[in-house]
Amino acid sequence: MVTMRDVAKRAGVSVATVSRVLNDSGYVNEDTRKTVLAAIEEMKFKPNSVARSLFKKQSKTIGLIVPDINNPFFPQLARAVEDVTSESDFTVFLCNSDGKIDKEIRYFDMLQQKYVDGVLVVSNTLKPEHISHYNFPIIALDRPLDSTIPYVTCNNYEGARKATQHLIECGCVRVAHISGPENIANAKDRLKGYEDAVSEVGLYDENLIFPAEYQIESAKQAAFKLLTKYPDIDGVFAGNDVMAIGVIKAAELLGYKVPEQLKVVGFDGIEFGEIISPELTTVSQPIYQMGSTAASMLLDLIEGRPIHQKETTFQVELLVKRSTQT
Amino acid sequence: MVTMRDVAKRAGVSVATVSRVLNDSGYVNEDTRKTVLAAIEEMKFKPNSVARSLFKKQSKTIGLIVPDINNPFFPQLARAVEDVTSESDFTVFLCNSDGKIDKEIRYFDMLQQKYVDGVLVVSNTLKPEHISHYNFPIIALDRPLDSTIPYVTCNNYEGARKATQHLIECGCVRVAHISGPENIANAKDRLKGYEDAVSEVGLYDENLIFPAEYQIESAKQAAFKLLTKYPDIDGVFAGNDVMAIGVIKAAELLGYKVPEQLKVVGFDGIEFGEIISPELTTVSQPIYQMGSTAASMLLDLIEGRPIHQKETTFQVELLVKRSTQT
DNA sequence: TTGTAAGCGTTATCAA
DNA sequence: TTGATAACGCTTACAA
Repeated sequence: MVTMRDVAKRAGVSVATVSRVLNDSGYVNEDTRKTVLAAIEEMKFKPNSVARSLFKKQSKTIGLIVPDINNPFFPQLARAVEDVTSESDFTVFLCNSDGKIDKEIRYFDMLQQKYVDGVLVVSNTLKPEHISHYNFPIIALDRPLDSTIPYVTCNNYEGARKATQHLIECGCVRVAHISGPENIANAKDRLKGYEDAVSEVGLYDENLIFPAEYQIESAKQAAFKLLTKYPDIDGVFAGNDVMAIGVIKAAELLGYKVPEQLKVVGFDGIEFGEIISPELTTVSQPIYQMGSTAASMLLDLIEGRPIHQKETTFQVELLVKRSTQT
Repeated sequence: MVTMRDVAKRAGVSVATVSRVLNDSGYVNEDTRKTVLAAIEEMKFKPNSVARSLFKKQSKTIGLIVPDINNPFFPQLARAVEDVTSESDFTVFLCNSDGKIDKEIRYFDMLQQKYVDGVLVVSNTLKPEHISHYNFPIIALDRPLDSTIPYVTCNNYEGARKATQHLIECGCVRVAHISGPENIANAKDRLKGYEDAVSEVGLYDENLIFPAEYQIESAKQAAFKLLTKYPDIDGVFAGNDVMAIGVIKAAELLGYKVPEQLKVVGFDGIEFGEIISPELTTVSQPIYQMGSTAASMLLDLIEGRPIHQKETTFQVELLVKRSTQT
């Protein structure tokens, strides 16, 4: 590996001078500048970021902790984050926590040891006391952690209301909700939105609420049980798109026609909502934008720029497709 | 930040001793060991990986370069890679190249500067001359780069043959192929597999081959044109699952019933093949296993272990679902 | 069994 | 305008 020392020797100057031309810092004679640049070019010298990090105490690197990159929604987020940060020459460490707090903490520690300049995290479990001692900025994505940690999220409550109201407007009178895991904040907000919407029109029935995981299979089973027990259900608001797919599968299995006999709405607006048949009515979040916004905020924090607002809540949009249209 | 120096002072020893207990290297008296350990614990000392990297010239870090994490298939691969490497305390840099060679090279340079210990890359364009000068092991994933670079892939040719033969066995006599981009090696192999299978039974017709991108929309348009021009097509083998979805959408638009009038087969076995309706018959690759195998090989190479074989080609499996069953 | 000190490849301070 | 040189926090000969 060719180092600054080698370049300096070749150019007949000191390492300090090479460093100066490399960083455009301090005075350097135009001629020697050229000589040095030439040497750098000839030797294909690339400065060693590790050495630089050690000195500067920052690494042009950030961490992105998500529950599972494999879960649709997160790839889009990850892509947005990488797009924005790579623009400023940052690299992204990808970490899958499976939503487990011990893994999250392990990653935080590893990232700190690697001198990351900041971390973006999607977590339900982390509390300020777990992370307040880290000496780099942290932004929560998708799910707020706490009022002290800046976050970017979307209006889950409002989206859930809209989704439920839409079902009601479509004529549904027995509207069920397959809800996401109770310990996930956004699932709670969506549940609340659903509850308020059905209550307002006197359609609330606690039997029609059934919790499941954010996964196809889990939602499918939940929907199967629920539909078997209450065959008069005519609309389902699912905790997210993946769950909505599970609901549709269960409905098919039980011989329901979607949307004729059962209308289904999802949440998230993942790209693959469109590929299922019938296409899924959903509450769409601006996923890419959430990722890019969070990434920009993090860069601002890292580079000491003032940040406009600590909390950003994006509005969601009801996307009506076939799964609710008769 | 607390450093070894601080710990050493607290424990009343030298930094060398602290380093020794930290790395279990060299002799160290049991008592002083305990003292040091206690000090580490009390001060919550975490060694600085950057300093360590600088000295050791390795960083416990690898790079993963994919065209686009957003594209299904890659998240599963990424997850596998992260699972395996994190087991050995490695962290993964995620890089999206969009399949562009200049981005790939930029990432390689950045990764080298960051002292990564190795790189896993999915690329069609990279040639040995682009990467032979990097001083870390490289493994090609999904798409072989060249015989000098170890790779992990699957049997695309055989899979395509099986898929096509399956369509023929289902009674299709006009079997088309919407092929992936010609510059992607696996697309070429799949095309070849298709050609051989149709030729063998005298069903080859070059008009029924239509290239498109590995994307829904592109495949949809291609299929639309092809089906309009040759309405007697009764089977389509698509270049991958995402394309197969596009084909199904085009078919729906044109009023074809799948699978009754038109049978469709995909390739990849992405998780979401199951969510579309009709469920997609596909050639399934062991995606997770390919990722984990490549990651293990890379770790072997990094840690100087002998590697069993430079090339690994996984067998694929035809998964028959609704989209070809009448 | 332990400590001293050189070195990993940079940056930045201070003289020259 | 340039060059020595001391950091950055760690590892590892080598000496003690």
